[in-house]
Amino acid sequence: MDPQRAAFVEGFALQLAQAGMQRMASRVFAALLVAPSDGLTAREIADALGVSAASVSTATTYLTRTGLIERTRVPGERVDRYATDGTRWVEATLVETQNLATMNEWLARGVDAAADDPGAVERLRETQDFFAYLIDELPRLVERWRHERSAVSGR
Amino acid sequence: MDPQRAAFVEGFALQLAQAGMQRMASRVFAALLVAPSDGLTAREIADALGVSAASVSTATTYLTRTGLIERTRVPGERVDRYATDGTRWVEATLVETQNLATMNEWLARGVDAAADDPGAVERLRETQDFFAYLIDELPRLVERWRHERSAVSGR
DNA sequence: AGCACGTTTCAGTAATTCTTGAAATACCTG
DNA sequence: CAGGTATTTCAAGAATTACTGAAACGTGCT
Repeated sequence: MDPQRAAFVEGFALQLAQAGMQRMASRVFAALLVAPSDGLTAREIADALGVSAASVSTATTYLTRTGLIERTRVPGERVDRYATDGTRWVEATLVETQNLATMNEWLARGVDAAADDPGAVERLRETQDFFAYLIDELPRLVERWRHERSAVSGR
Repeated sequence: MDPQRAAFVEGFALQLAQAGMQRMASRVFAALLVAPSDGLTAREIADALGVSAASVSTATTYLTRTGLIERTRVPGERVDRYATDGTRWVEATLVETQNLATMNEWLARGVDAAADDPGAVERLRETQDFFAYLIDELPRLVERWRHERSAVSGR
């Protein structure tokens, strides 16, 4: 991998890692972002990053599961290719509302736990309302982006 | 801390930790969510969670810096009180767009690095566009929530 | 100013998470 | 179906991160 690409991969991956993604997964994802559109094989990723095949396997499994990358195998080929496109990335953002929903379930329990404390109850309910709002609006926001984008690109 | 509150704190904190927040900070924040409105002292937090004062100090520093909690000291008091309210939480969400902006700077470098690859360039630009869209729209979304909320509560 | 109490810093330890080599498994080709 | 290659699993070591006790530092009261 050329130096410029490598610099991007490390920098972008660091950002992702700080945002909570596993480090290796971050690097693999970043590498795929600057890769040719037909993607990279596990071996190519391992070589580019200088890590083991095992690490790549773990990372690709995680990234595939969360929908950030896609695994494809051309029939009659012996290797998987991993790739990411803008759409996948966006869909993954959508999936995130599942986390918000889980949090809201916990907040409901918090309301019960703090039932004796009006101030706490109000605060928790406010937070619940905000999360509910996000769960509702975020998919809408993404949908709107898709719409605008398709209008521009004509796709 | 009563068992119900404790259960909430552990469960909610786990969610936050999985979303990328430091574990201790997550627990402290969760504890403050179900605390009385005037907040808790560092000692109270430490006792409630069964952790050291040092850990609480580190966590409160982090949470204060990121805007998720507020430190107050009543004049003539000798102790700080830490508290969180719905508004702070929302403002912290706004701040997050800083991370998106940083990512977009990296993506710009990625475009340069992959200039020889039309497919990669398109993919990176698409991601950039999406981030730019979010940077633009997220604050708007939060603003809209504030507006709706104030209309309902009359505050 | 001195005291008492609360908070922060720091360096060592503990715990967790990451990474890997090696073995096991799956899969395509001939 | 045998051979070869790619991928996954797993256990162990490495690296990172989290947590704490102790000491230093601040701050308000008397």
